[in-house]
Amino acid sequence: MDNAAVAAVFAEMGDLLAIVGGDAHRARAFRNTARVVEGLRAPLKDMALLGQLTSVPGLGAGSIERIHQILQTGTCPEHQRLIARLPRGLQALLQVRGLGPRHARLAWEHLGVASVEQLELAARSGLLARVPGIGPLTVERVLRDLDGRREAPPARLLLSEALVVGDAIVGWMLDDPHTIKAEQTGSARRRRETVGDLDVLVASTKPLASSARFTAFPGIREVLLAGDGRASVILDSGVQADLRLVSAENWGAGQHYFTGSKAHNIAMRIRANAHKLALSEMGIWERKLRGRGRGEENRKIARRLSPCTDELDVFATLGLPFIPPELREGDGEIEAALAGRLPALVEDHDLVGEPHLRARTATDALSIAHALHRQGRRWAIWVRPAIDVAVDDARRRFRRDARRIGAVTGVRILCGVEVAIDLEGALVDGAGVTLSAQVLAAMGADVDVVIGDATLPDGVVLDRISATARLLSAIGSGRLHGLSRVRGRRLPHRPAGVDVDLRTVLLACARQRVFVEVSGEPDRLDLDAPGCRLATETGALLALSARPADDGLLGRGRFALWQARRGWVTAAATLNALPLAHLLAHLRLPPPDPLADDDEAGDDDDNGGTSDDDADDPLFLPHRRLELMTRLSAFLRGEPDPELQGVLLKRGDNALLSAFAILSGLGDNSADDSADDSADDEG
DNA sequence: GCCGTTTTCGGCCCGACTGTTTTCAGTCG
Repeated sequence: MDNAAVAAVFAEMGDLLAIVGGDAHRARAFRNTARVVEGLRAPLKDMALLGQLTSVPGLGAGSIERIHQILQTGTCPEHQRLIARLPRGLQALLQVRGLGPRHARLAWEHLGVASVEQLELAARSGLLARVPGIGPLTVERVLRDLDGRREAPPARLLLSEALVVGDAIVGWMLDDPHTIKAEQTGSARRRRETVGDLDVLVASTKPLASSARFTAFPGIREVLLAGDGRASVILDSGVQADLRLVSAENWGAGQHYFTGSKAHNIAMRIRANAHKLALSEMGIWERKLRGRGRGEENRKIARRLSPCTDELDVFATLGLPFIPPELREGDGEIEAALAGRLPALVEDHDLVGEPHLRARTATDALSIAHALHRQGRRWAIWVRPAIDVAVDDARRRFRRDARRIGAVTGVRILCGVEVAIDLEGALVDGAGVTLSAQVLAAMGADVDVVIGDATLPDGVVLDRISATARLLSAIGSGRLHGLSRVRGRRLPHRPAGVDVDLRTVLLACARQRVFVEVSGEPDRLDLDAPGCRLATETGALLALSARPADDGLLGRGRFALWQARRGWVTAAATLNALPLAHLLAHLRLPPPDPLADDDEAGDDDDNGGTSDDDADDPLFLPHRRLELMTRLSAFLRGEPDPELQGVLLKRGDNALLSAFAILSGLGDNSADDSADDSADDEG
């Protein structure tokens, strides 16, 4: 049994106990245990064997004993007792919105309802509404939820999608005169890779009017509730959106509360509690009364320590440093903050390189390199498929283009080649042909970086051991510098991806100095955040990759960055943060040599990119060649040069393209490396 | 069942909204 299966047993015990009406605290403790077990980063059976479970916060003697029983038999006596008392299908009723454990028990006791199908039957027949304690409005709500599921099953949005919709709602609220501030919070602010609900926080001068404004957002299927403190709606897409209203004075408290996660909030409130304080979205108050729903009463007699206008106030009042939203998962971040062990998370300004620039043509690579330069990147690995650079000539052109783009943009371009990995772990080209040692050696001599793409062919399933052995074999070949798409995940439907022994794979990567890519593609984000955290523990370097490509989505870099931050990654664990000299050393390449580019240029047997037509313009006279190169470079970097621009426009309608064509010596009409290869190649 | 700035007992996060049990409990985030 794996961790998830053990967690499921505890979750079921918690649900069934709640339905039975047992001790609510005990039920919550079981659910909490399920959450703790699910969040463990090592296999439970290993930890049990090594006696490591006693040191896990949240696991007591009772849970540990049950874990041993469940690992051996798949169940435990308490679990057996509960499923003997209640039909197991009852647990599924809790998934119905508006139906909690109490109503589930009533439906079962009075009508024998034990499944969602039976619940629907009871609701439609009118029987459910006659159960004491269940009214017609509850029945209506249950039916609405069931109908809604049929129309559009509950969807999880990709983070990229959630940010777009969230921005639209925030914009809609900011257009309202009563809005002082508005921001998307919740799991989108924590940069979770997928988002279930959209959460928007608004500071308002007139809460009820703001609530009405929110429920008038275009594209709402259903309004669940609308008060002066909050409102909830279901969008046409089936996604729920929640509005939370606070005063401007309580902005920071509201921001902290509504960013979550739930587990983090509970841990923070328990900490407040220990200091005789009550933390909520109303700020931090002295705690005078105990019991459920006493907050308002409490606030009448208690003293407010801080309204928490800024989120920092929340942490400071509880004696904590600021905890970045990406870390707020209730996964040890508060303990780490208290111990001063909070990691200095990698930031955008730490990143000086882009490890995976994808472009088929030099023109595309050039424009991407410019954009990277504007983002502060000083090196990039231009990665091309093995099949594109299979022949020697192609690799020479590749290298030459890379050097020229580097000279023009100020971004050092390393030549990378991407190879696939077959089922046995051998390196193959895109067509599945094994790359012989000879070919790999020739390739290795010509390109700087070889990256193995771990993606499995569609439909192929490997067991954990085979999948791990496959990657270890590829890493052990000594030919790889990097490994990408380790898990082959696809979001939102296959978040787990291939089952591999990630710790072993990452340890091998650390030993062989193979960096591991974190892809910024919003539907991959491979490695996942726990994988990133494991990488920092094993010492494997992570390459945060925007994979800027023909579709030009440089912004994807932030997705990789966020993912790494969620994995507690520091700049020290990041390949992108290495200055060029350190990167070259890491890759065992010679140090940067500024003269190398000139030598290379001299080898070219062309005329410096000028054509016969150029003789018409004095700029193209041989003695002005250096000046021309300098001005072209500056122009390509974005500096205005009207005279040069006029000359360039005489050669074609795209001045930038012409400038690059001259600089790279590719001729008049095209910088596309496929068009002019024969004419241009090495004279 | 877990835990300790309340430490081997006694408490367990907080507040809003809603529905139905006319004073509070259930559900949710």
